[in-house]
Amino acid sequence: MFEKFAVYLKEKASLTDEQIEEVRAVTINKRLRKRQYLLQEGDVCHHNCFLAKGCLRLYRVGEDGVEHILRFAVENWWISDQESYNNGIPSKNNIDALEDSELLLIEKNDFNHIVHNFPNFRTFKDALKARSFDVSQNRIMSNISDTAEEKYKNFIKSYPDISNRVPLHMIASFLGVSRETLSRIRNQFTKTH
Amino acid sequence: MFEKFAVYLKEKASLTDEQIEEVRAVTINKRLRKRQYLLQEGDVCHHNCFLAKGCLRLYRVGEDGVEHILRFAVENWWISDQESYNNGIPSKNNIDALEDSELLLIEKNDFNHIVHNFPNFRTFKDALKARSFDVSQNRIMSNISDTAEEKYKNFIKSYPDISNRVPLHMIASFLGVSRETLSRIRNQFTKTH
DNA sequence: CCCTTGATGTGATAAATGTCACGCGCAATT
DNA sequence: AATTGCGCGTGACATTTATCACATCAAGGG
Repeated sequence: MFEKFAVYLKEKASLTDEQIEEVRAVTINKRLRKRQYLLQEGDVCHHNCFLAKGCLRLYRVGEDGVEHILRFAVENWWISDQESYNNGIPSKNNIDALEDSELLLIEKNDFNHIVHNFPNFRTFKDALKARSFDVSQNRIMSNISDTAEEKYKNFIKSYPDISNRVPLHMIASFLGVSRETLSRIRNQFTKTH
Repeated sequence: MFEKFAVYLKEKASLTDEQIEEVRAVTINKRLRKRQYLLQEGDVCHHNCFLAKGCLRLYRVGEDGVEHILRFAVENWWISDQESYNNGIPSKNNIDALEDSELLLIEKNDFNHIVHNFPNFRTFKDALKARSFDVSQNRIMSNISDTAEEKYKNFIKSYPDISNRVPLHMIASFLGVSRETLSRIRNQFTKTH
């Protein structure tokens, strides 16, 4: 289970074999079954989580009880609740598994230690964060300027792997439109194209 | 003009007087008149810009010619086009002044130099980035889950300083609703409260 | 001091989207 | 084999929001 992570660290973050062994020493293996929580609202997020296999979602439950999905995660993605993790405060969000999943967790102190000691990992991590910020900005732009159809097209173009893996109503939740509307959009869309 | 920046660096980023002098040596003063561009679509963003005075907006022009405001900036905020800056690619966005403004620019190489040599500044910068990421995430959540009225209330609560400083139609653009709708929402809102 | 420009408000109407209700089909469970 | 839950589609209708058109008002430039 650690193997996938090792490959990732070597190829993406350019870690040496020795560094990878150090990472291994502080890595926690975790399996999640479908529907199982990784993090629940109110918990403090203490780990950086690397997803070796499976699919997760991070979502918030509104006051009306409706779930709003902030993001998905699939193989080779990291996931955590940044706001909770960084500030040590209770999370407003939930993370749970959409499929049986395999994760590798690194506790905050251990993670800081790695970042501090491995400049190459730090550089990699910073680049990742920067990219994920860019993604956020582009998503906001899409949110405020695109029609529902454009948002959907955008999504399946950007995340083809995710879009045929998670149920449509969750994509609707992610995009901020009702499942009915998205269903209609998609059908009209496939009819005419 | 540099003085405000010096105070900021001392108080917020805990820089020493010597460090501040080093920053001063690489800082470029820039004044913008209302409506003047700091960055234009297609340009590459080469600077980190600290806003000592005034108000700016970062926006993108859609294919239909409509302007969509991604963010505002006021005193003591940083602004740049991250995606362009980090990747050295032409910007998709424009930045211009909503008021006569005073800026302090630091060129990318100089900025990296500072980050590299001043660990306290690096820590500060990382914390800033982390917070701005959190803000983005919360904004996305608002985008996909709030009604237009909630978005507006949210905005004036989060940015009271901005909301009585920029024209309403720009707030509408920022929120992703038409100016007419926002005008109506605000009037109903003030009537009943 | 006039004239333009920009910002806002508002009515009328169209378009988009949400909500509610229901049915169908599939897959997992028992 | 029957049952249950889930995902999806779809019709009918309500609500929200956008669009278009026009009026008003204030600020600023010539």
